[in-house]
Amino acid sequence: MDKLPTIKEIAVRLNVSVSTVSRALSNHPRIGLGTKQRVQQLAKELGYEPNTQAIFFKQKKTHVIGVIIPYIREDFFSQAISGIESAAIEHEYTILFGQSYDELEREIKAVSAMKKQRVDGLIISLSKETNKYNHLEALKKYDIPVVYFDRVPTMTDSHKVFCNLYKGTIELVGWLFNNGYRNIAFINGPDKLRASKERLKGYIDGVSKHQLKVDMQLVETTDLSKEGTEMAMKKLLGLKKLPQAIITFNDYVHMDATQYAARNNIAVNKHIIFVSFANLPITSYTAFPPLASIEQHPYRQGEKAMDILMTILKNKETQEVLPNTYYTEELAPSLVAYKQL
Amino acid sequence: MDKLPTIKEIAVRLNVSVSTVSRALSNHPRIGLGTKQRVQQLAKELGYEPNTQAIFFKQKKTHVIGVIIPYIREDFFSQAISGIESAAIEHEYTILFGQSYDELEREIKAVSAMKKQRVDGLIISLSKETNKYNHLEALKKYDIPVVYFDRVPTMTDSHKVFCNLYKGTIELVGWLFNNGYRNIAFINGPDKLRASKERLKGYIDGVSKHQLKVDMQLVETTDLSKEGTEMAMKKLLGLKKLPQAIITFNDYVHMDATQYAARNNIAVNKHIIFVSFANLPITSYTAFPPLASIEQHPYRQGEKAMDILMTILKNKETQEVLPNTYYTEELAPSLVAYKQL
DNA sequence: TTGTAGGCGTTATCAT
DNA sequence: ATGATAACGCCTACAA
Repeated sequence: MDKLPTIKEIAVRLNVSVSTVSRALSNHPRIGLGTKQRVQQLAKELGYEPNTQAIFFKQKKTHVIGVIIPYIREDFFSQAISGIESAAIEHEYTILFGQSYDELEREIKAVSAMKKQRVDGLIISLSKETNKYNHLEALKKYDIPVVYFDRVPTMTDSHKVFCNLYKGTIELVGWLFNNGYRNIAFINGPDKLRASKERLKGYIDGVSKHQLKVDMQLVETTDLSKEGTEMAMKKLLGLKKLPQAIITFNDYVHMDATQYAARNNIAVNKHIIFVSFANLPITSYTAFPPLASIEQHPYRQGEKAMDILMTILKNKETQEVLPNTYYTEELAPSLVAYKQL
Repeated sequence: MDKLPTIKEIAVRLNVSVSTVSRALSNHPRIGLGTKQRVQQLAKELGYEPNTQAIFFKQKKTHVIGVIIPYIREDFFSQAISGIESAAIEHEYTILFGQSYDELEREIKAVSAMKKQRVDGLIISLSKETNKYNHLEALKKYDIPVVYFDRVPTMTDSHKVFCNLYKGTIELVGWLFNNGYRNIAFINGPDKLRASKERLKGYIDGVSKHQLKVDMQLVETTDLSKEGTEMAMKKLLGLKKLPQAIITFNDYVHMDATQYAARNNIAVNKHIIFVSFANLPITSYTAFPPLASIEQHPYRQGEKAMDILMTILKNKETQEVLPNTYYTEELAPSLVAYKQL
């Protein structure tokens, strides 16, 4: 296993200086045609390839960006990372991968690892536990820009991409109303989640638009566990006036909810119809697919986040003093109706 | 944005040499207690952190390993990468991520990117198209070891981890026989796939064990598309003697097959029972879950692959001449029965 | 057109 | 106990 050829090696063999070799290889203008050819010739023979690590080290760049997400097993995030990857490849960037498993501690460790590796930038979707941002602020010292997506922080001085679920929920409610449904129930996620707050606000405003007052008896929450969802369903099914439609927090909740309903002799999607927020690719194969979904465009969120990051990095290169600009990209969610009602 | 403190900076401030600082920081034995403390004190004050990039560059190491998989959206692979990650973290390694999307060309590009980044090692599950290995052989020149998992190459001179589906299929067939099923059909994947060959051999040997001859009319293949699977099902359902059980290549095929069966008025899992090879996490939510599955342990495959890679890297460090050893880890698949029959 | 030298941040090998 | 220096691979002013 002999070591890899370096410009130095080539220089020695050709009795020229390393700088000559360097220049010949990079097609520097002022270089003798003869030497240039001899150098390039030998380089090819030896199978020379520049040591990018050395170059990056010198340039203080790595051409690597870090990506930290809660769970890669969630289809939403695997799509997002694919979007990031596709944009990254275009810019000749590679992705350093890390999961937080929705734990702050793991997130901190992942961020630290990225820092150690001196990534040129970081794209992250925050863990559910993340309530402070020291670990991310620390990156500023290293001049590592951070772009958040989907699970974005509350701070305004940050770059972010997300899907506005407030609007999405309003749209979903509107769609139900337009199709004649009135008594619309809602199983929301945990109160403290930003995603829950957005949806709730959307639900309330959406319903308010169409009827005088919102009946909060129709709003339940689940901790996202099967049991939590079943408890919510139990309450809803116990109401004097059964809901005509149920909006669930996401597809997982949807599945537990419909399963429970079916067990309790509800004709799912006939007696009560179910709609959801899309995060599962294969709902069409499930026993009770939702009749409509709000698509949150994870792939595009990923792409967009990477694009923003690249813009930031480009700005840095060109020394353009960034005037404390913070990029925010708000993607419009889109309603997908699986069936005409 | 002032630049980060370096040992040089500390040296200047303290009027000592860089080597002294370096030693003080690394707790070198022969160093004055006073200076050591002063150095460490100032380092803390300045928030000094060693530049790992510089260290890695010098050591010709990156503490990064590359991982290339076909599709992260497939649950199998997202589990595998999680296994790899967990083992990697223990060894203070980070993961450079890439997908091949089952295309050779993309795989080549991904490998090239990993090479450029000088990963310390590579873990890869091959694309379906991969029939030559130049791009991977090329890594030898860079002394980058490769460990394959799940989709492993035919060459014997390679490190690999996989699940022996030959045995798994035999087990599955045996389980069906033990439960009284005789007429067992099989919808296999594309012939050229190693995974298909293994399963087929297992099917044949499994059936042979229990009855005199194998009826090849019961064996169909699908290109894994919905249409392909439906064509296979059509043939099986058209047989004079309907099969009592159908083994499908994987959960996706299973879903298409059962959906088709249901549409054609077959009482799924009663009239004909269906079993499969597990690669979907949520089959329990599907309309027609398989009654049994062969679990292929993606997480453990990932962990194991990383373990092997670490062993190789450790060996390299200790200069132990590796005696052309190739690590092979064959995990036993396990049968999971979802229902007592 | 080409060579020399310095530097990126760190460690290791000599000296002192 | 500490300092000077070289080296990792490459690039780039500056010099010739």
